[in-house]
Amino acid sequence: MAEELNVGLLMFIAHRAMENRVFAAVANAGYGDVTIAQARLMARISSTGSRLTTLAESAQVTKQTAGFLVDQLERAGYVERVPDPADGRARLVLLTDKAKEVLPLANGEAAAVEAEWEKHIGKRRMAQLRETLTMLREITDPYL
Amino acid sequence: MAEELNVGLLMFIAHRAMENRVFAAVANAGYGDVTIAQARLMARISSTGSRLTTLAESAQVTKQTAGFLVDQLERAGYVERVPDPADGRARLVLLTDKAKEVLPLANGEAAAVEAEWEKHIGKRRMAQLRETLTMLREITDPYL
DNA sequence: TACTTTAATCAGAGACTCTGACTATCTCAA
DNA sequence: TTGAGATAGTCAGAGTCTCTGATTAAAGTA
Repeated sequence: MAEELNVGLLMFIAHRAMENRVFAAVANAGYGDVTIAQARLMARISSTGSRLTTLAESAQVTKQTAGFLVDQLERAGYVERVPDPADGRARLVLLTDKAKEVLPLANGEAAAVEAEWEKHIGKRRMAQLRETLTMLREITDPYL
Repeated sequence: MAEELNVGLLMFIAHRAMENRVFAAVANAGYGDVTIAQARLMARISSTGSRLTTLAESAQVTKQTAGFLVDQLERAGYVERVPDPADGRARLVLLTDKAKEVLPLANGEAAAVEAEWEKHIGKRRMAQLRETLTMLREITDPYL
């Protein structure tokens, strides 16, 4: 069944496999209360704290959605909100120690998956893939 | 901000951009009643008809979810269900003429996006990208 | 100071997905 | 041929994610 899927779809397949693996590893390590949507947002929180609006923009969701997800992350102990000293309207979302345990774990699994991929396609192709995807990001990432 | 995102995340960014473009083109052409989830499923329906279970498996959702989406596609006139002559339990989901108008349109926009990408990264990199992603599919697509 | 913009929240609704339970039909082995 | 188990699909209920619209509070600006 060697159909000619478009490149976007092929990316979807690989990305989903990666996400499932990382999600499973995180859940398996005892952090089973984080959902994929929450994790996607959490991954974008800066180590020095992020505003909700920034988070929403970079994750490409509305600020209401971002607020909803941060509420849950806060309740689960992964983030906390503090007043933004630079702006009385804003609050900074900060990662807690608990989050700082999970994130390396998730990154580690992602690296492991990448290593498996590299084993399958070879070092050269993997390097080209990363280079090409980074170039594509320049024209496909509305945030950066 | 040249962070080192993992390859899975980079794919997510590009894929989402592609999906948004295709979705917008379809909506713009007057087919604004199809959602992304419905479209993802519809794209997997074989021209000779597909069973719900097959569809669910290939889209990686439960058969209940697939059934829910097919219900909506049926109500909107994009698919119809007929008895499967080969199995009394099963029904075949068939694309209607309306669906056969939309799908080329969606594929056309996807091709247009790919052409833009190729213009940005070059013909050689585009060919390599497709080749590499196809190889990755071998180990990341649980369906095929 | 008055007007406009921005950050965040509240309220309500719709869409997507899942688990569990069930019926009808098919397959296969005794 | 018949009975047990597997498979295709549906119904019911719940949780999660996402959106639009309206509101409040604080900044920025003329």
